[in-house]
Amino acid sequence: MSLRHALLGLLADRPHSGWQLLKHFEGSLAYAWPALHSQIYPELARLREAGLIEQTREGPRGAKEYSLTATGRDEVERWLRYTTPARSGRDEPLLRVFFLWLLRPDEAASYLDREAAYQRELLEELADIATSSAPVGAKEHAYRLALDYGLRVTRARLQWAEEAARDVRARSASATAASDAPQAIAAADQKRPNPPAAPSQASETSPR
Amino acid sequence: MSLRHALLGLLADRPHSGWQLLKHFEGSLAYAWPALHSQIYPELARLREAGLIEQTREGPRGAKEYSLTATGRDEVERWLRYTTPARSGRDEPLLRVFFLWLLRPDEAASYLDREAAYQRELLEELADIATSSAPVGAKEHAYRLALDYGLRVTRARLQWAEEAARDVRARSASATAASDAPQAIAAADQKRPNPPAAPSQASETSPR
DNA sequence: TGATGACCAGACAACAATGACATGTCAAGA
DNA sequence: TCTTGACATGTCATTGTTGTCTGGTCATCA
Repeated sequence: MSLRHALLGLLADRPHSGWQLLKHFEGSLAYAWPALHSQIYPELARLREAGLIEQTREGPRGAKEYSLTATGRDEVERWLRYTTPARSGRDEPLLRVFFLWLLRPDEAASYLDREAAYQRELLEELADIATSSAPVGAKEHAYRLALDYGLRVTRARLQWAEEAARDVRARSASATAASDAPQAIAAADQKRPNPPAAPSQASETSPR
Repeated sequence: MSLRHALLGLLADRPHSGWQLLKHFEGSLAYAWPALHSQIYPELARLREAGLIEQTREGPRGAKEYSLTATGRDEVERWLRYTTPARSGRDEPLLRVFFLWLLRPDEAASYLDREAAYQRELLEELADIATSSAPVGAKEHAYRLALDYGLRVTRARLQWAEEAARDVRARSASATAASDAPQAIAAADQKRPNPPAAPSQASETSPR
């Protein structure tokens, strides 16, 4: 469970209230491990019961300030030193690529365009952050490393999407030139060429 | 729910038994959306009840062959055309980077070395797949795009990890040169410099 | 004074994912 | 004949995650 250790890691820096911790998860940590308050509060309670953290103060609005205990500190370090990170490899945009052949080439290309647009926006967002912060201590340096990671991976994804869109369009064009049929490379059975009506701006899954 | 649509997407190609579908999730799809049989079988039952798929044949060992219905086909296409992919952004290796400052620089650098080693291995694995397959139809082309994505992103991660490790070591060296203290850039409080004993080869989270 | 909005903490229902348990078929080779 | 291993399908308990609902505090501003 990574949320547990993320919480401990944040508390290793300095004491935080649940709400302050939440803000971290809405900020920079959202890129690495998003979490809602409905997950954070119960987890803090469990952490407390396990003796890894303790409530050190009571703030203004019933805010509870938690600090790391010695056991908690040991646990974060143990986590970082001796355990291997899990790689879920769960990537919905990539999953869709496997099924892009179900669409007409122009539709597939436009999916890739949208993907490129998203990565472009994200890249700008990260670049903005990069210009506004300067590393001084070890903590800031770690944040900078994380940011660099985001920058590099996002650039890679963007370049891929742009190239993939070009590629799909090129294939489509050459196939059209080679045969009579207008869209011969799409799905094997072309019995249902007209798409069903688009539902009113469905997103179904969180956009962003 | 992406598993649902991944299943429909696979069945859009040709009929499959639950077992055959499982094999896809253990193969190429594992990079994009891993799933266990304990998730797949119940989902197939739900899909069937919803009329998106139907059982078309009974195979040798009680194997059930499912095919996509017209409704199911509409649903995959709707998914691909009109919905936006979710970006969970859940990345444990990255999460750890945020807390690397809790370790001594040499420990942090060795974490990054391990990360680089992993990406290097993955890169080789993907490169192997790339040499052994050749795109012909639209489906193979889509697979090739997915592979390209993996190649690019993995290379980006590898380069990042290598550079980050160098960076951490460089910082550590320059800091040591500038001051008397041997490891001055590590955690703010150096009260507990000796790490707790390593538990017997703990992995805690799935390695690989 | 009253309303708004940010701050703060929690409960709860619904669903997704994991890992273990359980059961059985069939082919190949010892 | 027996054993092994791949094929094949399911259930179940537990845990993780999401989204929603509830309830309260405190400062600011109209």
